[in-house]
Amino acid sequence: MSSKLFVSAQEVAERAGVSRSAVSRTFTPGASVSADTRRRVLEAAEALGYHVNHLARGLMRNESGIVCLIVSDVATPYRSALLRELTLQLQNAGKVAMLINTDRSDGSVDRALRQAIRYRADASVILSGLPDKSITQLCLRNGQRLVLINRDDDQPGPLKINLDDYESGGRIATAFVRAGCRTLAFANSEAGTPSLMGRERGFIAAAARLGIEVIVERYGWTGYEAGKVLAQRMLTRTERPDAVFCATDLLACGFMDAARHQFGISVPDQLCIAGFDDIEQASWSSYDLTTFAQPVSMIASHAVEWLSKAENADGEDHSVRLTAELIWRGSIRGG
Amino acid sequence: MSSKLFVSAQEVAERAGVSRSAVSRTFTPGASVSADTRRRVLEAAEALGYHVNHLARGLMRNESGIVCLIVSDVATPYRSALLRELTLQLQNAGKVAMLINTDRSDGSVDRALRQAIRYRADASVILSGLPDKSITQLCLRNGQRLVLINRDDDQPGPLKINLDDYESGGRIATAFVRAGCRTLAFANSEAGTPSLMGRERGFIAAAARLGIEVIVERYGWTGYEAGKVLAQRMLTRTERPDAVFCATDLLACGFMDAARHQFGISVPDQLCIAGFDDIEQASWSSYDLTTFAQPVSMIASHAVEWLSKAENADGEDHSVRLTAELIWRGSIRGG
DNA sequence: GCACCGTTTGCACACGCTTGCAAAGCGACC
DNA sequence: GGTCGCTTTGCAAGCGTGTGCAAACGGTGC
Repeated sequence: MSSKLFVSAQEVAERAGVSRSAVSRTFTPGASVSADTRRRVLEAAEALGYHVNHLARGLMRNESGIVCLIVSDVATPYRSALLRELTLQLQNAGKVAMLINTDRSDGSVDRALRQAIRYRADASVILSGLPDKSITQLCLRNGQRLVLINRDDDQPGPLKINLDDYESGGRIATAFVRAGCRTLAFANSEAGTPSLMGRERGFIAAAARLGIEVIVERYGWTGYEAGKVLAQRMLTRTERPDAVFCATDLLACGFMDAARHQFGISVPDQLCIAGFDDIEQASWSSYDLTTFAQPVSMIASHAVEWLSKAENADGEDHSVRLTAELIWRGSIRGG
Repeated sequence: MSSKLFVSAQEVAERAGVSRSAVSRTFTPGASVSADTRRRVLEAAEALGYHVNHLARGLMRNESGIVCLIVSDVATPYRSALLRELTLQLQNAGKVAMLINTDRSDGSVDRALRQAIRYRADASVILSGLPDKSITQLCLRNGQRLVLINRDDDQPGPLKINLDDYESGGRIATAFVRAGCRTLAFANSEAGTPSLMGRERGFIAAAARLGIEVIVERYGWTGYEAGKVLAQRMLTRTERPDAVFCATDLLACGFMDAARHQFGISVPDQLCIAGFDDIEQASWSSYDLTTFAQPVSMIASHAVEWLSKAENADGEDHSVRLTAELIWRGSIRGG
């Protein structure tokens, strides 16, 4: 639609007095070009403002350099931190990120993957939601790499990166008991994600081993407001908990704010709180929240390394388990 | 490199017993295909798992459907909120977002724009940094649309979306004075962005009209930690301010935390605080921060509308000024 | 001069798609 | 039946690039 079109390799070739192939080879690392023609081509390209057309290149090479990031709740602290790390490391690996937001409308992960196929993305990274088996099969059949982060799926083919949610739940339970807490609670959302449920189950199991039954509540979406509601529900019980593990830092922040400002409860003296994710706000002095840090950078590097690998070792089951690091702060007594 | 290639329109055509053009037309809205062939093509496509190759389509149409979002500090609350809105609205407009992260290494905005050109992006939206004039000219010459958000540049050609930073600064100054404050301060970062400086100048000017000289400090990058440092600097002065306007909510949160937890100052009784952006944390009850809401959704819709417009009215100067809405909360006395 | 070898270069085809153009099909009307 | 008009269809020419292949080149060693 533009009056002036982009400048093509042909024009550069004419100006440099060489063939079009020479231009192409100049911009293809490892191709055979003499130093002299290379220089002349580069000069002409610079003068004309030439840039290789990656659409055409991708068409030829059958490799676009595009990696699709499929994600909902982009504006959430944890998600955006992961997004940051992924884009950065992808760029370092010479790839470029295509961002597909799957907020609103369910089943849109499938739609997103279709979009990834249309743009012939070399790979897709799924940070949220779970795709239908048929569509992932379609992706894999077309040679598209797939990475599932914290999705805990059992489909063979994609790389699956997960955390030790269950064990983390256990660790925090013993930490609570060691801090002298006796009435343990778990605050969860209704999302029912495998990672969230893993934390819950691990926490309950470890408490059971210590002879403690855990109060569990689930409400709403995994955000600040839900944390407040959960606090209202749990702190008005006759047997009020003196320690609560929130499935997420956002929940924990909401819970803590409600406990302090609506119930006048002091943290950690009367109530110990722990969260998960280690979002930036967890370190803010208003919260000073003990939590588990997701190894965001390591997650990203595993993902990027896998999807840049030339060899597609089909058939094997690729799955990575990383451990979340317990960040000890002031929301639990006796650090 | 994959053993099996993607399925092409040719294969669909053969299976459906029609020509390749028929397949192409079936997937081109508004093209002339009979209902019968259309049905047969769709059936064959579904069976084979065919998806139009947007790289090839973009090559032909000279219109990729890709929009580049160039942004640093992706994990920041305000930026990620804007990102969320942009991706969502772009998708609704039938575009797809390519995310380029310009953290680390300066001048990378230019590199990002080059990347946008390589992928023949229809447009680029710049959320941070400022590109060199030569490179924006190159983009415009190639028919690539450009949107600058809060960059306050004077280059003709791109759409420039800005806020009434200066006026907002003025409004908050009078609000402080009306609340009985007498010693006004402005906490800024050293970034020196036009929007940040606009708020500062507007605040100072309005205070001057009321006969008040403003204490100004600038430090570091526009984040929580910088806010803490600024508090340390300002609250140890002999003439301690009783109202501070922070250029950003993140600064304000840090400032408030330091004021309360390190200096034992009560907000808003002894110190009124205001911020800018209305990030989610501003509404959290630990902060309850009076601030200006950026009209994120409107910013995004202006950007998307402009870059989907068919007509490229060259020569005209396109610039939009939006007003930030004052969100009145508890960090200023007497709301 | 000639055979040999390694490097550089150009030709031409392929990638998967869109689209102008003309031919074909189909009714309807005189 | 012939003419006109409209819709549908296939052909083929591109879009900008990568790359195999063979020819051209340039330098050795005899």
